[in-house]
Amino acid sequence: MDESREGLVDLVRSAGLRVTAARVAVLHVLSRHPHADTDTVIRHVRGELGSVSPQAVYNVLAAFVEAGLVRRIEPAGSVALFELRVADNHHHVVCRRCGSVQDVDCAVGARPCLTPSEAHGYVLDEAEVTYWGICPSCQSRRTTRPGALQEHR
Amino acid sequence: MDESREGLVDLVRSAGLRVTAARVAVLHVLSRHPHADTDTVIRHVRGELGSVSPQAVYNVLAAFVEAGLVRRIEPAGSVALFELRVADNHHHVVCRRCGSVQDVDCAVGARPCLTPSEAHGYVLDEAEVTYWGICPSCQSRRTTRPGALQEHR
DNA sequence: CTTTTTGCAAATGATTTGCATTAAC
DNA sequence: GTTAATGCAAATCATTTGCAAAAAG
Repeated sequence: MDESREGLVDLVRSAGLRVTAARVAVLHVLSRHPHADTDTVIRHVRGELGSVSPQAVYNVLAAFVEAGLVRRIEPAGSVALFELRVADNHHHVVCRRCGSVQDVDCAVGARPCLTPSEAHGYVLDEAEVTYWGICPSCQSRRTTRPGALQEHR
Repeated sequence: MDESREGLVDLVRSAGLRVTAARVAVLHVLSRHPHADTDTVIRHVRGELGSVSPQAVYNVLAAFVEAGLVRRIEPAGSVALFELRVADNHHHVVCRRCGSVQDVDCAVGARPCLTPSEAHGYVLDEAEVTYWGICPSCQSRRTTRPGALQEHR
């Protein structure tokens, strides 16, 4: 998962985007943090580059999403999470308590992998599946832990 | 779908909640607007009651969601949509352009209706499926219509 | 009467917008 | 040199919070 710098640079370039330090750093962060929210990305990019404005990160993420390099999901309500879009369309398991997210491979290869009984005339291109439940840590903990989101900061 | 006032009153009471004009009105609105966002609910409740504070509606919706009377979904990103929770676990088709939402019956009766190949130790209780595509209206329209959300206001 | 809801106002927090400066190509 | 990206500040927008007044049981 931890791609080389060069690979990341090529990835940016191949998307038709200019190569900037911020963009490479964001990709690098995402390659190591599967489901990072914006704040996580900002903090880690700062760790790599010294400083970045939140807006730069928002711009970068928006550009990546538009370019199809990154996928934006928001299972746990308010916060948006970002993941490097791998070709396979995988799904997610989300914890109702702490909001942690894990990938789940999709058994079906096709895209969309499921088709509804009645599509109401919509032309579909994707079936997004979110499995809701309680993660192992929260099972052993009885109370809700208020501010515990994402991949174990 | 358009339930009687009495039925709505009973519904509120059966959830162990006090019966207030705002609550009945919200249920009434939801029974006629399958996937209303908060703003839509507020506007329609105002139409019925003359005036309501946004906070009252937020309170009512939160109470209903907690009581299991109403389900909150947020497929199109930022705005939360509310629907009367029918016992069946149905899914949704969402338009990428205008954000319109339609219900899709779930073929499988069980809940969760799908099980992932690998649950990572999570104890699952629900599989939420969102089908993404382009709705009939947006198919015939070529450009994106910027502020056109939900059920055709 | 006691407890829950409402209403009003202010606060929060993620995300967006505008614009001058700087870096890519 | 052009064009696109960054940084900084201010703006937006849905939602939350706090607290007094009003309503439900």
